[in-house]
Amino acid sequence: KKMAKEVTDKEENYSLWYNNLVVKADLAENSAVRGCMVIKPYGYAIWEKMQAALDKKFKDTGHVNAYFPLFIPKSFLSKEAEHVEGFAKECAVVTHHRLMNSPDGKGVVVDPSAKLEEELVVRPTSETIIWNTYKNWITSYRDLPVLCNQWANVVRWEMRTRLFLRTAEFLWQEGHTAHATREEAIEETDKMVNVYADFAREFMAVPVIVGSKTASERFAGAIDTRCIEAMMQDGKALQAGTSHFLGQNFAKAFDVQFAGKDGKLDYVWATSWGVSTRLIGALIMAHSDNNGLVLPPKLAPIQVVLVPIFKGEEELTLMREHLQKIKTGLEAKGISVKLDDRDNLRSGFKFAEWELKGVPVRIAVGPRDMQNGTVELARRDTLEKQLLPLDGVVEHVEKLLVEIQENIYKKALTFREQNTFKVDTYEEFKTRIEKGGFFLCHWDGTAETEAKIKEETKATIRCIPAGAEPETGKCMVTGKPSVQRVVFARSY
RNA sequence: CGGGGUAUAGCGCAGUUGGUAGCGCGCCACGUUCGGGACGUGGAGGCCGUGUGUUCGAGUCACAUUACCCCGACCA
Repeated sequence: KKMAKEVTDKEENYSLWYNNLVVKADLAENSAVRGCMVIKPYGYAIWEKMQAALDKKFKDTGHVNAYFPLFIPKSFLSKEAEHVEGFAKECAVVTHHRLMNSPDGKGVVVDPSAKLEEELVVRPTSETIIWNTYKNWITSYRDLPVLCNQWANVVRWEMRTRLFLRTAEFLWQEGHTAHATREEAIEETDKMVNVYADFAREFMAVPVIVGSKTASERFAGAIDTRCIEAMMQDGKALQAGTSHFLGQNFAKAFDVQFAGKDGKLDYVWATSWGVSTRLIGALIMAHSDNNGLVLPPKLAPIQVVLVPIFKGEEELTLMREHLQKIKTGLEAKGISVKLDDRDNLRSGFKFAEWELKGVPVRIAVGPRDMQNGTVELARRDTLEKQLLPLDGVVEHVEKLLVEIQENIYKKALTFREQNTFKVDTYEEFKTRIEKGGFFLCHWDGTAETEAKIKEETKATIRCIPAGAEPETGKCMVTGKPSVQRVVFARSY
């Protein structure tokens, strides 16, 4: 009750959602390590569902999984100039490999004699070590393409961390591919950003805008960065995934050349792409309400919870048997079901608890239902309850899960549409950006104008949308000509 | 890294002019309850973030330090 009240009081404060809802909702808790998080089993189960769905999509598009080392020799990182510049400020570095008893007898200290000859960087991303490896894998056009993905953790020592959105350590997948031609690599970049967009829509029920980053927002070392951008319920944008066309930058830095059919040597063309546990943050911020999480059925660790209403052990025993049958029926359809038969909690408490955890469907059965052959069915997305005959409940739930998945997607899409505006003057932009939302505006294409807007409004160009209709216009700031609208927003 | 705040029981918090710690929730036991977060009685649980000072005496005062939160700066 207290949590719900606080959230209502400060509806737009997502930090509060994290601290008072998410943490309590058993998703994660702060660990002692700076900016890192413990992901509790319930939260990790969501990640596992995401992994399974993404991994299938990667396999379906011809990719394979591999694993590369956590530690990267410092010298590797400096081989690609832009790359090192982008990451240098946020690297954790291993300098020693041994501890010793402290001379003053208090605990242990780093043994100065165990200094590493070359420091090791804890990977902030794996391009360098992977391209150093690919050098030995690729000699001929017959070795191409190389289409690898790895599921891993990375470390970025950000100045400021935020639960799920920017933790010092996070889990992600990173795909790294090598191609014989520029066209093929660009096609791959495009293909994978669309895989992410499909995943967001189909599984997370989050609509996203696909587009390209401007030069100033690009990945360090990339020629082009494709991204998916999602709108959170406070109108802010969240970058949910990226796919980079790396050109021949890394191939040249790590000397990865192959012999073509004509016998001539050429550098390979590269891409990399990734999504992280930030997606869990996106999921929460896109759908949750003041009763807690709202999870899309396709990613919910528990899709249906069964709550008995009973008094006394005898009734509970009867109810258990009864509910177990329903559970078996649902499970036969591949639905994940939790039977909450705890005897020390009242049903009302359980209702609130499972709502907090975002379980899409709840079935409650009491003595009255036993007599009448009914069940009470409640859906998390609308909080509607309905009394149903027991017969056919499995089929009904099956349909309902699909409906909930669609409904929360539509809700998120409608919200985004209602908060997306075409704006043509800078004055109007400056006023309306305060209330959040996506703004489709004309921009003259210069970094100077982009920087000025960021400086004055805190809004950035989230992306230059792909496949948008060309529309000639004038930059809202400088009045210079523009050929299409770009997406401006404040972001996380 | 700059500004502000916090650190006392598993969680949320009190703790007055310095005098060796308390409340609510939760937990354990028993009983009454049970269709939207039940109640009674009893019980367990604390090096007051860490260090150094001041003092007869520090949760309380001073200094330092660490961690976390918020706002910036920074950023896949």
